[in-house]
Amino acid sequence: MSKTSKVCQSVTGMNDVLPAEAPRWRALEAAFRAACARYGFGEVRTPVCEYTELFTRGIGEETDVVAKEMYSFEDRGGHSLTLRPEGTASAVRAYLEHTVGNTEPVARWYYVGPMFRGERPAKGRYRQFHQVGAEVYGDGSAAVDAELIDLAYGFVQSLGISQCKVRLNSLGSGDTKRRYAAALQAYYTPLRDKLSEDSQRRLTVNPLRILDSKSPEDVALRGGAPHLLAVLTDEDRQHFDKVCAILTRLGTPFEVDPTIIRGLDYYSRTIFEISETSGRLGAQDALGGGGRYDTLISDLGGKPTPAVGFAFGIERLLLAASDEALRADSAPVCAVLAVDRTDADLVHAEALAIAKELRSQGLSVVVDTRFGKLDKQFRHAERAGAVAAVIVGKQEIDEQTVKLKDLVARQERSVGRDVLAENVRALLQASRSGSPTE
RNA sequence: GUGGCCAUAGCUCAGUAGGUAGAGCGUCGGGUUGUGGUCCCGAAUGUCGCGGGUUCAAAUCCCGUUGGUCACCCCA
Repeated sequence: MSKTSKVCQSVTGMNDVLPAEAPRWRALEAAFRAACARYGFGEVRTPVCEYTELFTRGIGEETDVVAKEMYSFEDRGGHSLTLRPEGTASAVRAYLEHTVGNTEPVARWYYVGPMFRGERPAKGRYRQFHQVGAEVYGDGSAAVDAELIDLAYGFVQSLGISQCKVRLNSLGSGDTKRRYAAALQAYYTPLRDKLSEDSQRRLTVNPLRILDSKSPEDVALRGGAPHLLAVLTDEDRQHFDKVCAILTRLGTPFEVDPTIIRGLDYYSRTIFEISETSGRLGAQDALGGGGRYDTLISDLGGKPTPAVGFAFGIERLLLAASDEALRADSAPVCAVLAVDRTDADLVHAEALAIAKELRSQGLSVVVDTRFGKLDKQFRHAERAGAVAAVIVGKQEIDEQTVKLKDLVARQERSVGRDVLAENVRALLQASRSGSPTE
């Protein structure tokens, strides 16, 4: 595709999903919706952009997401809008705007949709990417944390992603994070020169990040660093222990990892990540993650309401998921072919009329409206996945019949027009139940 | 945002002592009379990502740019 302009070029990092790939997306989204439904969640749909302030206040001005990755612009009224970089802030905004807390003590919501971050694209990382996520408002219990993680893990399993692990940590509540950051600074400051360049910067900006650095020099120093779990309050500790205990009872595998931090400021207490461990996602092996954010709702002006949620990247799940798990069980297809050696226009119209008639019965019907030679029409039918073909020509029209061919058994018989639909339906159903391996 | 690698038909790629392009798959047509997965024959499609430079001559060398990719950063 040659081009001197960008007219026919999608925006960097924003991709098309063509019909060949779309079924996998639909299957994944359907799996997520089904999982959420089983856990009592309802869908929330919010706009793709919000007033910028929602994100700067909600996610945190200092986070990378807000500081350098947002797609912001001015609308005609001079307001600063931002394409949502994640789903939680929008969902919380909707929750508050519609005062859901006043009528539902606990709200369980899920969402599916595009998010936008201006990062450098790579495999599994795009500027428009898509997430599925779930949130629970109004329940601060360890039980809901565990249930949510269980939902997330079960969903990943249902996609046939066997090589993955759940890592769990607690950020504590109140000023635990700040106290811990101070403790880390106290530990690392004397060692500053031994830290990686990035971590020397992190030391002042976000010391917790030093913990999940991949630089060898940082990894070497990590051993002596104070442990986050060690500085938790008794209550936070109990909450965390309870989450672990319930997960164990549910049989949801996890490992406690004191180094996971999460990139958004609003998290407190339970946080978790689910990553793919086969290595085929490269550096983008984080499939999803989430945690508790008990102060976000009050930070945004609501009354204090505990909340917890998670999100997964659809593109990454798609990379990791097995084809079997995402196979869409599409309806069997019937093709209508026209023998048009004589009275072509009449026969073509009749073929379409037959197709319409079958479609009105709820059947999936394809017609190669180019109406080439019969063998071409057969090839077209085959490629469309048709298991049955209706063949009509001048002779059949005159006789008020049609040829009905079983494309699998390669057998054909003459069928009266008045009983065509039921015969086609029977043939399609037989093909579905008769081929368990495909 | 930083660094490395890559960029040839719809797809996968071949084409390096620089001389204006090929294969497989796919697509389309044909193998005469109304029947498909094999086989045979034939055809179309690329300003070799884009722009500039070196050269008599560049897909092939140099620079820039755009896009992709890998690592980092960060995250989903």
